[in-house]
Amino acid sequence: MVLSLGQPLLMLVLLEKRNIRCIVRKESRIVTAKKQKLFSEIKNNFRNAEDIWPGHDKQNPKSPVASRFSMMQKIAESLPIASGAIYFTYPIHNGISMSVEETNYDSFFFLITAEKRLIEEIQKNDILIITGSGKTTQLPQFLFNAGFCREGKMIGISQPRCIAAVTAAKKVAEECDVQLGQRVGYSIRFDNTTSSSTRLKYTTGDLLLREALVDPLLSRYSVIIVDEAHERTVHTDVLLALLKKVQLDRSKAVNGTSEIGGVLRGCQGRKVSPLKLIIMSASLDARVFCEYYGGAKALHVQGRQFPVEILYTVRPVTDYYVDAALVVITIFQIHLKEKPGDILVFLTGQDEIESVKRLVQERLEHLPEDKRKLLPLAIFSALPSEQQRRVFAPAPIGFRKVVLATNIAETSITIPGIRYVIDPGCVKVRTYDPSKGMDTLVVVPASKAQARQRSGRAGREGPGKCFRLYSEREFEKLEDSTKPEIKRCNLSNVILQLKALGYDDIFGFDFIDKPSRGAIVKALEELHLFGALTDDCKLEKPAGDQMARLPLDPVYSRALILANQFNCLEEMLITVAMLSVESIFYHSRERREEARTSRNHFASVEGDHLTYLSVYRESNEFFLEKIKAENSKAEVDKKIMREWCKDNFVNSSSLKHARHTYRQIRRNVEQMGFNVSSCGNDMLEYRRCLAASFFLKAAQRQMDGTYRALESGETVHIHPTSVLFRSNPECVIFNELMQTSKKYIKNLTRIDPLWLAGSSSLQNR
DNA sequence: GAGCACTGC
Repeated sequence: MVLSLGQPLLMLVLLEKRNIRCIVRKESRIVTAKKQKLFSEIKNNFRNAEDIWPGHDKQNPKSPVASRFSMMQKIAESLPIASGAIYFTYPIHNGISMSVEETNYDSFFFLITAEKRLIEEIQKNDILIITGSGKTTQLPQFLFNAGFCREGKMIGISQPRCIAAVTAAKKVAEECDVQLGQRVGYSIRFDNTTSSSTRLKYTTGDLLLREALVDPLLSRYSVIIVDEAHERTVHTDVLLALLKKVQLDRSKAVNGTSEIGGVLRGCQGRKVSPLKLIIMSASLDARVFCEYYGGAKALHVQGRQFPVEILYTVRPVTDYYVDAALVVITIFQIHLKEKPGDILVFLTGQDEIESVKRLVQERLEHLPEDKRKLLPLAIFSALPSEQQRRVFAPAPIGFRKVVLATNIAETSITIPGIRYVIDPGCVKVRTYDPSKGMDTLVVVPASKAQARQRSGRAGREGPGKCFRLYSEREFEKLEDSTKPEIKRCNLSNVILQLKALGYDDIFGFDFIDKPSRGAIVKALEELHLFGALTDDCKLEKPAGDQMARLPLDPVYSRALILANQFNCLEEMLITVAMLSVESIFYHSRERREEARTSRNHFASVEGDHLTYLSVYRESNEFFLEKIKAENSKAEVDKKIMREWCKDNFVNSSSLKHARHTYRQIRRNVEQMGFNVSSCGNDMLEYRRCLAASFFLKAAQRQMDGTYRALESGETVHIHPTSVLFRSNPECVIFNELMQTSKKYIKNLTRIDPLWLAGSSSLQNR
């Protein structure tokens, strides 16, 4: 019997003959469910692969079918799986240098793995570092199949971003053919799809940390996988340290050597078993993690990536700034000379994106009609989501897209169709100066790791090209990787979390990269002033605990506690919810004036906090009225909300996020036993409360019209986004001090300087 | 006279 069989399926059969387990991914266009069924029939019924390819003539090795067949066989035999290597291939022609034309595997990919060996390594080692990429969805399934979820235990997979947790969980549920929320689920801030039967749980690092506040031994998990550890976000760094300790405590508990109490409290009577820890990192260099975990074993996994040709400029770059002219020249060089495929350009911010976009449009007008088929699109996080969505749509037929993006396209989002990347080598980074209590936002050269990540974006769908707008020598001079976030941020939140987890000795805490002593001291001082820590730096009960449990910056948590005393908790909940989202008022440059007029409708002469309050309240009243009048359903509500936002130049996704936040923190404070009361129209009381809450961040007008920040003595300016920009109040409190082109204060409210003396005495208990 | 990289709870 002879069956008709495509080459990929034949390859699977050949590999299965070598006892290599093949996993066929469902989303492949070629491998339909029908073919999968066919494949399993073949596996079970045929001994010789030769029997299943029609036209195969064993006697005539020169026949085209025979030569292809023998090529396939050679490939199958040459994959180095017998040697014990763990091997992922995507798609197959990439791993084994065969041309696309020859194989027709373009949209087909599968995963070949020595699953058994991987599981063996995990059973042997309590900590395993896995480098490379492309295993976020597979590894948890292997672990499940190997019995790591027995006795109701879970496998936790931590991701740095919500979107990654959600997409991975959905994909795995589909691959396992289970409903999301059953065996596989995800849990993120405003969305939890897990149930009591969930065994593979995808979540974000910070949520897992919060779980440890309730269950310090994380006793529900048998394995925890920390994905994308190379990104070194604050949350992963803290999580990695915490897990190290949890693992030690759990093995002590198992061996009966642990002191009862301490970190063991709250393990909720569950039987404690050892914890397996898997750190996954895309960087080639696993040394940092191996050393941190006392010489842990590292395995490398081949990622699924097409080759990307890297091109450098010959011209030496004198300074690190983005040369817009050079960017535009490169865009047109690609557009006019290269094969079809969209272009992705990494720029540093909205301003730069808008000016490059304008330059591209101008230049297009000077080209002949048939060369004008280039579509410039912008994407950055503050851009409203309707406009963000445009970059994901394919370009009209015959057109080439050029996507002008910030770092958002480096990791957070993947744009389909990209074959060319332009990397000017710059990035805007935020760093915190603890001595001044000030953030700076400046453009600096990107790191090598970042440059590699960027170029990788050209090879997701086929071989690509990356144009680096600097020379190879300059690339060599770049830092290997970006400085871990924990070394350049305000630590008060991290330290409060650690204190709440029971770690009192912050200076002796086992960070992978230790923040500076000054940064730690500053955070401890702040927490002490906020009433979260006692004089000897222990967690203040109950305030410190309450603040640690609120999903807010400690300064905002403190504001809620004070507002409870000032009887304006309702107002402060709204304020804090609005302050925790970015860019409530976003507008394109073209409609700036219109938007400003609209904002004046909400603007309060007292400042930004009251302005936010009225935006929130007006939107709320509008929704309530509409919903009452139309008795509408949730779908309609969304539409009403979007329309209101559009009419009022408010960013609807920001407002939505603020509303979610409000509901969550309201629930939180109610659980803390607070009674949510409103000060009604007594805005004086509310402003006094703002002054008491943010007394550390006050600024006073000077003779020359500039302001002096009272804490650091810095000369500062009112940010143009503030409603107080054109007025010049004598004294204000603010929420943010940030240096860009100038030292700016943002989110301000006018106060009476006399209130400050009163507020600090409030703090001096 | 003039502006805000990106996440996360």
